[in-house]
Amino acid sequence: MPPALLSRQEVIEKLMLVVRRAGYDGASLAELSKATGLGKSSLYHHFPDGKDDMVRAVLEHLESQLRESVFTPLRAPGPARRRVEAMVKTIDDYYRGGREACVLGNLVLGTSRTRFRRQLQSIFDEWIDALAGALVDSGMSRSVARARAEDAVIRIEGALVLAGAMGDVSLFGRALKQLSSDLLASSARRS
Amino acid sequence: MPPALLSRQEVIEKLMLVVRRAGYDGASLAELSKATGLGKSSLYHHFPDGKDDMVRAVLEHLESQLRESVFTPLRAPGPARRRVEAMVKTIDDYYRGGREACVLGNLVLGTSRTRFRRQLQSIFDEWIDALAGALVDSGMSRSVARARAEDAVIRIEGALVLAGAMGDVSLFGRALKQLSSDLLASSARRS
DNA sequence: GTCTATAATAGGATAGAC
DNA sequence: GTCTATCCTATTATAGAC
Repeated sequence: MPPALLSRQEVIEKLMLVVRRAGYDGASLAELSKATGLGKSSLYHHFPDGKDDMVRAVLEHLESQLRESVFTPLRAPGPARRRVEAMVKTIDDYYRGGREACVLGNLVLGTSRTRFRRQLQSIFDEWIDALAGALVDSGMSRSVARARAEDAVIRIEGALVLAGAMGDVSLFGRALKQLSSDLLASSARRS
Repeated sequence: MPPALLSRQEVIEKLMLVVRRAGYDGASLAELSKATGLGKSSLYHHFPDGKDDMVRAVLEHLESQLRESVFTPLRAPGPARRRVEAMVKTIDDYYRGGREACVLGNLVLGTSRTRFRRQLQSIFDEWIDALAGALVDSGMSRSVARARAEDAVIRIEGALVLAGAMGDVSLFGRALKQLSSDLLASSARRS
């Protein structure tokens, strides 16, 4: 889309907005077309396999976005506590305090459950791994860190589901706050 | 569907199986028809508003199922620990150790995000309320109990998303085990 | 209450001009 | 690279016979 229009990245970001709201099954070509400002034929020019290609591109884009804004900062030097808090803040912003649904969650549900598994696995794996690394840096054993990291991602996804179901914004904020404190809690048991 | 066929409840249970696998957007009338053994016209006879009516019925049915197998047992007399453990067991069975998706989660995602909000709210509210009640019985303050109950439901939904994404059955079992122990942990902080 | 048949529409996908 | 036009199939929904 070179002349005077959106760059590929910009197109993919528009596609992502639709996917995160409607999921794979609910995202129609008509809507994807409207969101990007490209005709259906143009979309097929860039994504020959149709919706599947588009969603794959969305996931690739999301992965590099997350790598830049979440995974890499989690692995950077500095106090582990600050890294974890930065992650929570980034997540809160990205999902606008729970008002927006999760691209990943939306692709796990519905008929696309297994269709993008490789990419979904890879993203969740890297997320858990990066977070566990930060927790290890804070002095935790590798196994505790891993369990807590997994639990954290679970709670983020779950909180997005519940916040969406309840239409309750405060719930997401509360869950993230709790998460933040639990993640770095000394060692015994969390409230 | 009286003569020699499925009862209304049985029909609704068949519908629920489709909805829990495909969600609202991914569940076609053709598939719902096949799953119930009823022609499309028959489905419209029983559910004049089409898919919306069917899903509403599914949620009503699920609510009374949950009331019977989860909420009421949570409120029954007896040791709180046993009640909570029974809930976890029931959930584990229902989702076949994380192999099955969640009806509720599936209806929160996709384009049906707000369409069934009242019913979804009501179910989640009652769940959290019943669980918090059991925790209060175990000696917790009302506010701690409420927070833990909310967190528990969040973790169950999140674990179902992650288990689905990863195709990893062990993850769900681990999450439930952790949940079970965290829910009733003394008072300080959880591992 | 169930079926067959059919309508009406939306969805995914392609051809070919520019 | 984009568009208009078109095709085909799936999908929702209804009519009317039994």
